[in-house]
Amino acid sequence: MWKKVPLAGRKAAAPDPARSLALLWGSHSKPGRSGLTVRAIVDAAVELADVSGLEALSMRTVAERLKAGTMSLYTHVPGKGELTDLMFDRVYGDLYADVDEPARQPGGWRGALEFIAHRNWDVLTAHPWIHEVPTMRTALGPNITLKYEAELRPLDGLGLTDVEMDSALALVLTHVQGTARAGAEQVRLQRDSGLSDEEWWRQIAPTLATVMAGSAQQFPTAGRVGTAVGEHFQSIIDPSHALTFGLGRILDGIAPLIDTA
Amino acid sequence: MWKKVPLAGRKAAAPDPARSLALLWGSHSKPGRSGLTVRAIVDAAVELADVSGLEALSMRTVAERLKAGTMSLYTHVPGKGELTDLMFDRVYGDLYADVDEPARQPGGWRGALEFIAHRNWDVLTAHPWIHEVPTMRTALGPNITLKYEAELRPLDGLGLTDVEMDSALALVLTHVQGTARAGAEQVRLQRDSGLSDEEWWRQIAPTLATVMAGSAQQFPTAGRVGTAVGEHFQSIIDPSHALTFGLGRILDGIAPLIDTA
DNA sequence: AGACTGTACCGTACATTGTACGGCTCAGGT
DNA sequence: ACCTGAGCCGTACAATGTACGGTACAGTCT
Repeated sequence: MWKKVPLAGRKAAAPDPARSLALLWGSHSKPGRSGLTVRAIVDAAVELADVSGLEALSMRTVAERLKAGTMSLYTHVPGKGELTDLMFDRVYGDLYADVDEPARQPGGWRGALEFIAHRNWDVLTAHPWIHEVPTMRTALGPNITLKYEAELRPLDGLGLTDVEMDSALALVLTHVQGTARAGAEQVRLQRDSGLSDEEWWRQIAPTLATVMAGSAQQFPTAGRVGTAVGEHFQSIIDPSHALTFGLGRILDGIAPLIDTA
Repeated sequence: MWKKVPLAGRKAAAPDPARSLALLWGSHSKPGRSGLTVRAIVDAAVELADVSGLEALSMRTVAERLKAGTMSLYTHVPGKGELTDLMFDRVYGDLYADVDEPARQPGGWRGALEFIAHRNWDVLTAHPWIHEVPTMRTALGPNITLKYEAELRPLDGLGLTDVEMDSALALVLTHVQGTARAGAEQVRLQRDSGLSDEEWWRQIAPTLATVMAGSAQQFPTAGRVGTAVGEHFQSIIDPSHALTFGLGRILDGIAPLIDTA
Protein backbone atom coordinates (compact mmCIF):
# COMPACT_ATOMS: atom_id res chain seq x y z
CA MET A 1 0.00 0.00 0.00
CA TRP A 2 2.09 2.92 -1.27
CA LYS A 3 1.49 6.57 -0.77
CA LYS A 4 -1.34 7.70 -3.04
CA VAL A 5 0.11 11.20 -3.25
CA PRO A 6 0.19 12.24 -6.92
CA LEU A 7 3.91 12.77 -6.72
CA ALA A 8 5.40 13.04 -10.14
CA GLY A 9 8.89 14.40 -10.59
CA ARG A 10 12.12 13.36 -8.96
CA LYS A 11 11.09 10.62 -6.62
CA ALA A 12 12.39 7.15 -5.97
CA ALA A 13 10.27 4.80 -8.03
CA ALA A 14 7.85 2.30 -6.56
CA PRO A 15 10.06 -0.45 -5.20
CA ASP A 16 8.20 -3.72 -5.89
CA PRO A 17 10.85 -6.08 -4.50
CA ALA A 18 9.58 -9.09 -6.41
CA ARG A 19 10.05 -7.39 -9.75
CA SER A 20 13.52 -6.23 -8.69
CA LEU A 21 14.54 -9.72 -7.72
CA ALA A 22 13.33 -11.22 -10.98
CA LEU A 23 15.21 -8.56 -12.86
CA LEU A 24 18.39 -9.14 -10.88
CA TRP A 25 18.35 -12.85 -11.56
CA GLY A 26 17.11 -12.56 -15.14
CA SER A 27 19.16 -13.11 -18.27
CA HIS A 28 19.67 -9.46 -19.26
CA SER A 29 20.50 -10.30 -22.82
CA LYS A 30 17.25 -10.76 -24.69
CA PRO A 31 17.20 -7.88 -27.15
CA GLY A 32 14.10 -5.92 -28.06
CA ARG A 33 13.38 -5.01 -31.61
CA SER A 34 15.97 -2.24 -31.70
CA GLY A 35 18.69 -4.25 -30.03
CA LEU A 36 18.26 -2.72 -26.58
CA THR A 37 19.04 -5.07 -23.70
CA VAL A 38 19.15 -4.74 -19.95
CA ARG A 39 22.77 -5.73 -20.15
CA ALA A 40 23.63 -2.92 -22.55
CA ILE A 41 21.78 -0.38 -20.44
CA VAL A 42 23.56 -1.42 -17.29
CA ASP A 43 26.94 -1.43 -18.98
CA ALA A 44 26.43 2.03 -20.42
CA ALA A 45 25.30 3.32 -17.04
CA VAL A 46 28.34 1.86 -15.32
CA GLU A 47 30.68 3.47 -17.81
CA LEU A 48 29.06 6.83 -17.35
CA ALA A 49 28.97 6.58 -13.57
CA ASP A 50 32.63 5.60 -13.48
CA VAL A 51 33.61 8.93 -14.95
CA SER A 52 30.98 11.26 -13.51
CA GLY A 53 29.43 9.64 -10.47
CA LEU A 54 25.90 8.52 -9.71
CA GLU A 55 24.64 12.02 -9.12
CA ALA A 56 25.54 13.06 -12.63
CA LEU A 57 24.16 9.88 -14.16
CA SER A 58 20.81 10.60 -15.74
CA MET A 59 18.37 8.50 -17.69
CA ARG A 60 18.78 10.94 -20.55
CA THR A 61 22.54 10.56 -20.77
CA VAL A 62 22.30 6.78 -20.61
CA ALA A 63 19.72 6.78 -23.39
CA GLU A 64 21.80 9.17 -25.43
CA ARG A 65 24.86 6.98 -25.20
CA LEU A 66 22.74 4.08 -26.46
CA LYS A 67 21.15 6.18 -29.19
CA ALA A 68 17.76 5.36 -27.79
CA GLY A 69 14.87 7.47 -26.58
CA THR A 70 14.95 8.24 -22.89
CA MET A 71 11.68 6.54 -22.17
CA SER A 72 12.71 3.38 -23.96
CA LEU A 73 14.87 2.49 -21.01
CA TYR A 74 11.76 2.13 -18.90
CA THR A 75 10.65 -0.85 -20.96
CA HIS A 76 13.64 -2.77 -19.66
CA VAL A 77 14.21 -1.23 -16.27
CA PRO A 78 11.55 0.03 -13.87
CA GLY A 79 13.42 3.15 -12.84
CA LYS A 80 16.71 4.67 -11.82
CA GLY A 81 16.72 2.98 -8.45
CA GLU A 82 16.48 -0.47 -9.93
CA LEU A 83 19.07 0.47 -12.53
CA THR A 84 21.59 1.30 -9.82
CA ASP A 85 20.75 -1.98 -8.12
CA LEU A 86 21.62 -3.77 -11.33
CA MET A 87 24.81 -1.77 -11.72
CA PHE A 88 25.77 -2.70 -8.21
CA ASP A 89 25.34 -6.41 -8.71
CA ARG A 90 27.05 -6.13 -12.07
CA VAL A 91 30.37 -4.69 -10.94
CA TYR A 92 30.69 -7.33 -8.25
CA GLY A 93 30.41 -10.00 -10.91
CA ASP A 94 34.10 -9.79 -11.76
CA LEU A 95 35.36 -9.68 -8.18
CA TYR A 96 36.69 -13.22 -7.99
CA ALA A 97 37.79 -15.61 -10.72
CA ASP A 98 35.73 -18.31 -9.04
CA VAL A 99 33.98 -18.95 -5.78
CA ASP A 100 37.04 -20.57 -4.22
CA GLU A 101 39.62 -17.99 -5.15
CA PRO A 102 39.70 -16.37 -1.70
CA ALA A 103 39.94 -19.72 0.05
CA ARG A 104 42.84 -20.69 -2.21
CA GLN A 105 45.02 -17.79 -1.12
CA PRO A 106 48.15 -18.55 0.88
CA GLY A 107 48.36 -17.46 4.49
CA GLY A 108 45.26 -19.23 5.77
CA TRP A 109 42.26 -17.24 6.94
CA ARG A 110 44.41 -14.16 7.39
CA GLY A 111 45.74 -14.24 3.87
CA ALA A 112 42.26 -14.85 2.57
CA LEU A 113 40.80 -11.88 4.41
CA GLU A 114 43.62 -9.67 3.20
CA PHE A 115 42.94 -10.82 -0.34
CA ILE A 116 39.24 -10.15 0.11
CA ALA A 117 39.90 -6.72 1.52
CA HIS A 118 42.15 -5.73 -1.36
CA ARG A 119 39.84 -7.02 -4.04
CA ASN A 120 36.95 -5.11 -2.53
CA TRP A 121 39.15 -2.07 -2.27
CA ASP A 122 39.99 -2.34 -5.96
CA VAL A 123 36.35 -2.49 -7.00
CA LEU A 124 35.42 0.36 -4.73
CA THR A 125 38.12 2.63 -6.10
CA ALA A 126 37.36 1.66 -9.69
CA HIS A 127 33.67 2.45 -9.20
CA PRO A 128 33.42 5.13 -6.53
CA TRP A 129 29.72 5.62 -7.20
CA ILE A 130 29.08 2.37 -5.34
CA HIS A 131 29.22 4.38 -2.15
CA GLU A 132 26.09 6.22 -3.17
CA VAL A 133 23.86 3.21 -3.78
CA PRO A 134 21.74 1.92 -0.90
CA THR A 135 23.27 -1.52 -0.61
CA MET A 136 20.81 -3.47 1.42
CA ARG A 137 18.15 -3.71 -1.22
CA THR A 138 20.50 -5.57 -3.58
CA ALA A 139 21.85 -7.92 -0.96
CA LEU A 140 20.19 -10.77 -2.80
CA GLY A 141 21.42 -10.34 -6.35
CA PRO A 142 23.20 -13.31 -7.92
CA ASN A 143 26.68 -11.86 -7.92
CA ILE A 144 26.38 -10.47 -4.42
CA THR A 145 25.21 -13.83 -3.17
CA LEU A 146 28.14 -15.53 -4.85
CA LYS A 147 30.47 -12.96 -3.35
CA TYR A 148 29.10 -13.68 0.11
CA GLU A 149 29.64 -17.39 -0.40
CA ALA A 150 33.18 -16.87 -1.68
CA GLU A 151 34.10 -14.65 1.25
CA LEU A 152 32.62 -16.93 3.90
CA ARG A 153 34.31 -20.11 2.73
CA PRO A 154 37.79 -19.32 4.02
CA LEU A 155 36.30 -18.68 7.46
CA ASP A 156 34.46 -21.97 7.59
CA GLY A 157 35.73 -24.79 9.78
CA LEU A 158 37.94 -22.63 11.97
CA GLY A 159 35.83 -23.03 15.08
CA LEU A 160 33.93 -19.80 14.63
CA THR A 161 30.18 -19.87 15.05
CA ASP A 162 28.13 -18.97 12.02
CA VAL A 163 27.27 -15.63 13.54
CA GLU A 164 30.92 -14.93 14.29
CA MET A 165 31.88 -15.75 10.72
CA ASP A 166 29.40 -13.21 9.46
CA SER A 167 30.41 -10.61 12.02
CA ALA A 168 34.11 -10.95 11.27
CA LEU A 169 33.57 -10.67 7.56
CA ALA A 170 31.25 -7.71 7.95
CA LEU A 171 33.81 -5.99 10.13
CA VAL A 172 36.49 -6.29 7.47
CA LEU A 173 34.17 -5.20 4.68
CA THR A 174 32.84 -2.24 6.62
CA HIS A 175 36.38 -1.11 7.25
CA VAL A 176 37.34 -1.38 3.60
CA GLN A 177 34.21 0.44 2.54
CA GLY A 178 34.68 3.24 5.03
CA THR A 179 38.27 3.95 4.09
CA ALA A 180 37.56 3.62 0.38
CA ARG A 181 34.75 6.08 0.77
CA ALA A 182 37.02 8.61 2.41
CA GLY A 183 39.50 8.14 -0.40
CA ALA A 184 36.86 8.59 -3.06
CA GLU A 185 35.67 11.76 -1.42
CA GLN A 186 39.19 13.12 -1.36
CA VAL A 187 39.62 12.39 -5.06
CA ARG A 188 36.29 13.94 -5.93
CA LEU A 189 37.00 17.09 -3.99
CA GLN A 190 40.35 17.48 -5.66
CA ARG A 191 38.78 17.02 -9.07
CA ASP A 192 35.87 19.35 -8.43
CA SER A 193 38.00 22.11 -7.02
CA GLY A 194 40.89 21.59 -9.40
CA LEU A 195 43.19 21.99 -6.41
CA SER A 196 45.64 19.41 -5.14
CA ASP A 197 45.61 18.70 -1.44
CA GLU A 198 48.70 20.82 -0.95
CA GLU A 199 47.47 23.75 -3.01
CA TRP A 200 44.16 23.69 -1.21
CA TRP A 201 45.89 23.78 2.12
CA ARG A 202 48.15 26.64 1.10
CA GLN A 203 45.12 28.56 -0.09
CA ILE A 204 43.17 28.39 3.13
CA ALA A 205 46.07 28.55 5.59
CA PRO A 206 46.01 32.35 5.98
CA THR A 207 42.23 32.45 6.43
CA LEU A 208 42.42 29.66 8.94
CA ALA A 209 45.08 31.47 10.91
CA THR A 210 42.98 34.61 11.01
CA VAL A 211 39.85 32.85 12.00
CA MET A 212 41.37 30.67 14.66
CA ALA A 213 43.41 33.50 16.08
CA GLY A 214 43.44 33.27 19.84
CA SER A 215 41.69 29.93 20.08
CA ALA A 216 44.61 27.96 18.68
CA GLN A 217 46.02 27.16 22.10
CA GLN A 218 42.74 25.42 22.83
CA PHE A 219 43.84 22.61 20.53
CA PRO A 220 47.37 21.62 21.50
CA THR A 221 47.03 17.91 20.82
CA ALA A 222 45.01 18.33 17.66
CA GLY A 223 47.48 20.87 16.35
CA ARG A 224 50.50 18.70 17.05
CA VAL A 225 48.99 15.48 15.70
CA GLY A 226 47.38 17.12 12.71
CA THR A 227 50.67 18.68 11.73
CA ALA A 228 52.50 15.39 12.14
CA VAL A 229 49.95 13.56 10.01
CA GLY A 230 50.03 16.25 7.37
CA GLU A 231 53.79 16.13 7.14
CA HIS A 232 53.92 12.37 7.07
CA PHE A 233 51.35 11.85 4.32
CA GLN A 234 51.30 15.24 2.61
CA SER A 235 47.59 15.20 3.31
CA ILE A 236 45.06 15.18 6.08
CA ILE A 237 44.33 11.54 5.39
CA ASP A 238 46.04 8.72 3.53
CA PRO A 239 43.42 6.16 2.58
CA SER A 240 45.75 3.35 1.66
CA HIS A 241 47.63 3.68 4.92
CA ALA A 242 44.32 3.70 6.75
CA LEU A 243 43.36 0.53 4.94
CA THR A 244 46.47 -1.45 5.89
CA PHE A 245 46.73 -0.09 9.41
CA GLY A 246 43.10 -0.81 10.17
CA LEU A 247 43.14 -4.18 8.50
CA GLY A 248 46.18 -5.20 10.53
CA ARG A 249 44.54 -4.20 13.82
CA ILE A 250 41.27 -5.88 12.90
CA LEU A 251 42.89 -9.16 11.94
CA ASP A 252 44.95 -9.08 15.13
CA GLY A 253 41.73 -8.63 17.02
CA ILE A 254 40.02 -11.50 15.24
CA ALA A 255 42.90 -13.93 15.68
CA PRO A 256 42.18 -14.82 19.32
CA LEU A 257 38.67 -15.92 18.39
CA ILE A 258 40.17 -18.50 16.10
CA ASP A 259 43.36 -19.64 17.81
CA THR A 260 41.76 -20.30 21.16
CA ALA A 261 38.62 -21.91 19.79
CA MET B 1 39.36 29.65 -12.05
CA TRP B 2 36.02 27.87 -12.16
CA LYS B 3 34.20 26.52 -15.15
CA LYS B 4 32.76 29.36 -17.17
CA VAL B 5 29.95 27.15 -18.46
CA PRO B 6 26.66 29.01 -17.96
CA LEU B 7 25.39 26.19 -15.81
CA ALA B 8 22.36 27.26 -13.90
CA GLY B 9 20.13 24.70 -12.25
CA ARG B 10 20.92 21.97 -9.78
CA LYS B 11 24.66 22.23 -9.39
CA ALA B 12 26.92 22.40 -6.38
CA ALA B 13 27.65 26.05 -5.74
CA ALA B 14 31.04 27.63 -6.19
CA PRO B 15 33.06 26.41 -3.23
CA ASP B 16 35.23 29.36 -2.17
CA PRO B 17 36.88 27.70 0.83
CA ALA B 18 37.87 30.96 2.46
CA ARG B 19 34.28 32.16 2.63
CA SER B 20 33.22 28.78 4.00
CA LEU B 21 35.80 28.89 6.73
CA ALA B 22 34.87 32.40 7.78
CA LEU B 23 31.25 31.33 7.91
CA LEU B 24 32.01 28.22 9.93
CA TRP B 25 33.91 30.19 12.53
CA GLY B 26 31.61 33.20 12.48
CA SER B 27 29.11 34.18 15.14
CA HIS B 28 25.93 33.00 13.39
CA SER B 29 23.68 35.16 15.51
CA LYS B 30 23.69 38.65 14.04
CA PRO B 31 20.13 39.13 12.83
CA GLY B 32 19.18 40.91 9.62
CA ARG B 33 16.28 43.30 9.52
CA SER B 34 13.69 40.54 9.58
CA GLY B 35 15.32 38.54 12.34
CA LEU B 36 16.92 35.97 10.09
CA THR B 37 20.19 34.53 11.36
CA VAL B 38 22.59 31.89 10.17
CA ARG B 39 21.94 30.10 13.42
CA ALA B 40 18.20 29.97 12.85
CA ILE B 41 18.64 28.76 9.29
CA VAL B 42 20.98 25.98 10.33
CA ASP B 43 18.72 24.93 13.19
CA ALA B 44 15.67 24.78 10.95
CA ALA B 45 17.57 22.79 8.36
CA VAL B 46 18.77 20.30 10.98
CA GLU B 47 15.25 19.78 12.26
CA LEU B 48 13.93 19.15 8.79
CA ALA B 49 16.77 16.85 7.83
CA ASP B 50 16.32 14.83 11.00
CA VAL B 51 12.85 13.82 9.93
CA SER B 52 13.19 13.64 6.16
CA GLY B 53 16.85 13.31 5.27
CA LEU B 54 19.20 15.53 3.32
CA GLU B 55 17.78 14.53 -0.03
CA ALA B 56 14.36 15.83 0.92
CA LEU B 57 15.75 19.01 2.45
CA SER B 58 15.25 21.90 0.07
CA MET B 59 15.98 25.56 0.30
CA ARG B 60 12.29 26.20 -0.21
CA THR B 61 11.19 24.09 2.74
CA VAL B 62 13.79 25.65 5.00
CA ALA B 63 12.65 29.12 3.99
CA GLU B 64 9.03 28.15 4.45
CA ARG B 65 9.63 26.92 7.97
CA LEU B 66 11.27 30.26 8.75
CA LYS B 67 8.50 32.20 7.03
CA ALA B 68 11.06 33.80 4.79
CA GLY B 69 11.47 34.02 1.05
CA THR B 70 13.56 31.27 -0.45
CA MET B 71 16.17 33.59 -1.82
CA SER B 72 16.61 35.37 1.47
CA LEU B 73 18.56 32.42 2.74
CA TYR B 74 21.25 33.21 0.21
CA THR B 75 22.04 36.43 1.97
CA HIS B 76 23.26 34.45 4.95
CA VAL B 77 24.48 31.23 3.38
CA PRO B 78 26.20 30.89 0.00
CA GLY B 79 24.36 27.74 -1.02
CA LYS B 80 23.07 24.37 -0.01
CA GLY B 81 26.51 22.83 0.15
CA GLU B 82 27.75 25.34 2.66
CA LEU B 83 24.52 25.00 4.59
CA THR B 84 25.09 21.28 5.05
CA ASP B 85 28.64 22.01 6.11
CA LEU B 86 27.27 24.28 8.81
CA MET B 87 24.71 21.68 9.84
CA PHE B 88 27.48 19.15 10.13
CA ASP B 89 29.64 21.24 12.40
CA ARG B 90 26.56 22.21 14.37
CA VAL B 91 25.41 18.76 15.43
CA TYR B 92 28.88 17.87 16.62
CA GLY B 93 28.82 20.84 18.93
CA ASP B 94 26.93 18.94 21.62
CA LEU B 95 28.99 15.77 21.41
CA TYR B 96 30.97 16.21 24.60
CA ALA B 97 30.26 18.25 27.70
CA ASP B 98 33.80 19.56 27.56
CA VAL B 99 37.04 18.82 25.83
CA ASP B 100 38.22 16.48 28.56
CA GLU B 101 35.12 14.39 28.96
CA PRO B 102 36.46 11.44 26.97
CA ALA B 103 39.77 11.48 28.82
CA ARG B 104 37.91 11.49 32.13
CA GLN B 105 36.15 8.21 31.45
CA PRO B 106 37.07 5.20 33.56
CA GLY B 107 38.81 2.27 31.94
CA GLY B 108 41.82 4.13 30.57
CA TRP B 109 42.30 4.51 26.83
CA ARG B 110 39.97 1.60 26.20
CA GLY B 111 37.14 3.06 28.20
CA ALA B 112 37.70 6.40 26.54
CA LEU B 113 37.55 4.94 23.04
CA GLU B 114 34.40 3.04 23.92
CA PHE B 115 32.86 6.24 25.20
CA ILE B 116 33.90 8.07 22.05
CA ALA B 117 32.47 5.34 19.87
CA HIS B 118 29.14 5.37 21.61
CA ARG B 119 28.80 9.14 21.61
CA ASN B 120 29.53 9.23 17.91
CA TRP B 121 27.07 6.42 17.39
CA ASP B 122 24.41 8.40 19.20
CA VAL B 123 24.90 11.48 17.06
CA LEU B 124 24.96 9.45 13.88
CA THR B 125 21.70 7.69 14.70
CA ALA B 126 20.03 10.91 15.83
CA HIS B 127 21.03 12.66 12.59
CA PRO B 128 21.26 10.00 9.90
CA TRP B 129 21.63 12.60 7.17
CA ILE B 130 25.21 13.10 8.31
CA HIS B 131 26.12 10.13 6.18
CA GLU B 132 25.20 12.06 3.08
CA VAL B 133 27.38 15.10 3.66
CA PRO B 134 30.89 15.11 2.19
CA THR B 135 32.83 15.33 5.42
CA MET B 136 36.28 16.37 4.40
CA ARG B 137 35.40 19.90 3.47
CA THR B 138 34.20 20.67 6.97
CA ALA B 139 37.12 19.02 8.72
CA LEU B 140 38.16 22.44 9.94
CA GLY B 141 35.02 23.80 11.55
CA PRO B 142 35.27 24.87 15.20
CA ASN B 143 33.26 22.05 16.68
CA ILE B 144 34.93 19.40 14.55
CA THR B 145 38.30 20.69 15.57
CA LEU B 146 37.31 20.59 19.22
CA LYS B 147 36.00 17.07 18.74
CA TYR B 148 39.30 16.00 17.26
CA GLU B 149 41.14 17.48 20.21
CA ALA B 150 38.82 15.82 22.72
CA GLU B 151 39.18 12.43 21.07
CA LEU B 152 42.94 12.56 20.76
CA ARG B 153 43.66 13.52 24.35
CA PRO B 154 42.97 10.12 25.91
CA LEU B 155 45.42 8.59 23.45
CA ASP B 156 48.21 11.00 24.28
CA GLY B 157 51.15 9.89 26.38
CA LEU B 158 50.61 6.18 25.88
CA GLY B 159 53.70 5.66 23.78
CA LEU B 160 51.91 5.90 20.46
CA THR B 161 53.42 8.06 17.76
CA ASP B 162 51.36 10.99 16.61
CA VAL B 163 50.53 9.21 13.38
CA GLU B 164 49.50 6.09 15.29
CA MET B 165 47.21 8.13 17.49
CA ASP B 166 45.47 9.52 14.48
CA SER B 167 45.28 6.15 12.74
CA ALA B 168 43.83 4.41 15.76
CA LEU B 169 41.21 7.06 16.27
CA ALA B 170 40.31 7.11 12.61
CA LEU B 171 39.93 3.34 12.65
CA VAL B 172 37.45 3.48 15.49
CA LEU B 173 35.50 6.35 13.95
CA THR B 174 35.38 4.75 10.53
CA HIS B 175 33.99 1.62 12.09
CA VAL B 176 31.31 3.48 13.98
CA GLN B 177 30.37 5.45 10.91
CA GLY B 178 30.17 2.39 8.69
CA THR B 179 27.95 0.42 11.01
CA ALA B 180 25.79 3.43 11.79
CA ARG B 181 25.34 4.00 8.11
CA ALA B 182 24.18 0.45 7.57
CA GLY B 183 21.73 0.86 10.41
CA ALA B 184 20.41 4.11 9.04
CA GLU B 185 19.89 2.53 5.66
CA GLN B 186 17.96 -0.30 7.25
CA VAL B 187 15.71 2.14 9.07
CA ARG B 188 15.14 4.21 5.98
CA LEU B 189 14.24 1.21 3.87
CA GLN B 190 11.79 0.00 6.46
CA ARG B 191 10.18 3.41 6.63
CA ASP B 192 10.04 3.94 2.89
CA SER B 193 8.57 0.53 2.19
CA GLY B 194 6.36 0.44 5.25
CA LEU B 195 7.49 -3.14 5.74
CA SER B 196 9.27 -4.51 8.78
CA ASP B 197 12.34 -6.61 8.13
CA GLU B 198 10.38 -9.76 8.78
CA GLU B 199 7.41 -8.81 6.61
CA TRP B 200 9.73 -7.85 3.81
CA TRP B 201 11.48 -11.16 3.99
CA ARG B 202 8.23 -13.08 4.02
CA GLN B 203 7.09 -11.14 1.00
CA ILE B 204 10.05 -11.92 -1.21
CA ALA B 205 10.77 -15.46 0.01
CA PRO B 206 8.61 -17.19 -2.62
CA THR B 207 10.03 -15.10 -5.46
CA LEU B 208 13.53 -15.74 -4.22
CA ALA B 209 12.91 -19.47 -4.11
CA THR B 210 11.61 -19.45 -7.67
CA VAL B 211 14.41 -17.37 -9.00
CA MET B 212 17.20 -19.23 -7.27
CA ALA B 213 15.73 -22.60 -8.11
CA GLY B 214 18.54 -24.96 -9.03
CA SER B 215 21.38 -22.65 -8.13
CA ALA B 216 20.75 -22.82 -4.40
CA GLN B 217 23.23 -25.63 -3.85
CA GLN B 218 25.88 -23.32 -5.24
CA PHE B 219 25.73 -21.40 -1.98
CA PRO B 220 25.95 -23.90 0.87
CA THR B 221 27.96 -21.75 3.25
CA ALA B 222 26.10 -18.54 2.47
CA GLY B 223 22.80 -20.31 2.92
CA ARG B 224 23.74 -21.81 6.26
CA VAL B 225 25.34 -18.67 7.69
CA GLY B 226 22.69 -16.37 6.34
CA THR B 227 19.99 -18.44 7.93
CA ALA B 228 21.82 -18.57 11.25
CA VAL B 229 22.30 -14.81 11.25
CA GLY B 230 18.70 -14.22 10.32
CA GLU B 231 17.43 -16.44 13.10
CA HIS B 232 19.77 -14.96 15.67
CA PHE B 233 18.98 -11.31 14.98
CA GLN B 234 15.61 -11.51 13.24
CA SER B 235 17.29 -9.57 10.46
CA ILE B 236 20.01 -9.76 7.89
CA ILE B 237 22.10 -7.36 9.95
CA ASP B 238 22.08 -6.13 13.51
CA PRO B 239 23.87 -2.79 13.62
CA SER B 240 24.30 -2.55 17.36
CA HIS B 241 25.80 -6.02 17.54
CA ALA B 242 28.09 -5.10 14.67
CA LEU B 243 29.16 -2.03 16.60
CA THR B 244 30.13 -3.83 19.79
CA PHE B 245 31.64 -6.86 18.07
CA GLY B 246 33.75 -4.73 15.77
CA LEU B 247 34.75 -2.31 18.48
CA GLY B 248 35.88 -5.18 20.68
CA ARG B 249 38.04 -6.67 17.93
CA ILE B 250 39.50 -3.30 17.01
CA LEU B 251 40.42 -2.39 20.55
CA ASP B 252 41.97 -5.84 21.04
CA GLY B 253 44.01 -5.16 17.93
CA ILE B 254 45.12 -1.76 19.13
CA ALA B 255 46.10 -2.92 22.62
CA PRO B 256 49.45 -4.47 21.64
CA LEU B 257 50.59 -1.16 20.17
CA ILE B 258 50.17 0.39 23.56
CA ASP B 259 51.09 -2.29 26.05
CA THR B 260 54.36 -3.17 24.42
CA ALA B 261 55.42 0.34 23.63
C1' DA C 1 -2.55 -13.39 -47.24
C1' DG C 2 -4.63 -10.49 -44.07
C1' DA C 3 -6.18 -9.10 -39.61
C1' DC C 4 -5.29 -8.84 -34.74
C1' DT C 5 -2.71 -8.30 -30.57
C1' DG C 6 0.78 -7.35 -27.43
C1' DT C 7 5.01 -5.22 -26.62
C1' DA C 8 8.95 -2.19 -27.73
C1' DC C 9 9.72 2.38 -28.44
C1' DC C 10 9.53 7.29 -27.61
C1' DG C 11 7.66 12.53 -27.64
C1' DT C 12 5.60 15.50 -24.61
C1' DA C 13 4.36 17.21 -20.19
C1' DC C 14 4.94 18.13 -15.35
C1' DA C 15 6.48 18.64 -10.68
C1' DT C 16 10.54 19.65 -8.24
C1' DT C 17 15.20 21.07 -7.57
C1' DG C 18 19.28 24.84 -6.76
C1' DT C 19 20.30 29.27 -7.72
C1' DA C 20 21.37 33.59 -11.11
C1' DC C 21 19.52 37.97 -11.71
C1' DG C 22 17.53 42.19 -10.87
C1' DG C 23 14.31 44.95 -8.41
C1' DC C 24 12.36 46.57 -3.98
C1' DT C 25 12.68 48.30 0.76
C1' DC C 26 14.46 49.82 4.55
C1' DA C 27 18.33 51.49 8.41
C1' DG C 28 21.78 54.55 9.15
C1' DG C 29 25.04 58.08 7.89
C1' DT C 30 25.73 62.63 5.82
C1' DA D 1 16.15 65.32 2.96
C1' DC D 2 18.88 62.41 0.46
C1' DC D 3 22.02 58.77 -0.57
C1' DT D 4 24.01 54.29 -0.02
C1' DG D 5 24.47 49.74 0.91
C1' DA D 6 22.61 45.62 2.57
C1' DG D 7 18.67 42.54 3.53
C1' DC D 8 14.95 40.59 1.24
C1' DC D 9 12.51 38.13 -2.31
C1' DG D 10 9.70 37.26 -7.07
C1' DT D 11 10.65 35.46 -11.30
C1' DA D 12 13.12 32.70 -14.51
C1' DC D 13 15.83 28.85 -16.07
C1' DA D 14 18.18 24.53 -16.70
C1' DA D 15 18.06 19.96 -15.24
C1' DT D 16 15.99 15.96 -13.11
C1' DG D 17 12.88 11.32 -12.89
C1' DT D 18 9.02 9.53 -14.76
C1' DA D 19 3.59 9.36 -15.87
C1' DC D 20 0.92 9.15 -19.85
C1' DG D 21 -0.60 8.25 -24.26
C1' DG D 22 0.51 7.45 -28.90
C1' DT D 23 3.03 4.84 -32.79
C1' DA D 24 5.04 1.04 -35.09
C1' DC D 25 6.53 -3.43 -35.51
C1' DA D 26 6.91 -8.92 -34.59
C1' DG D 27 4.22 -12.87 -34.00
C1' DT D 28 0.10 -15.59 -34.05
C1' DC D 29 -4.22 -16.92 -35.60
C1' DT D 30 -7.69 -17.25 -39.00
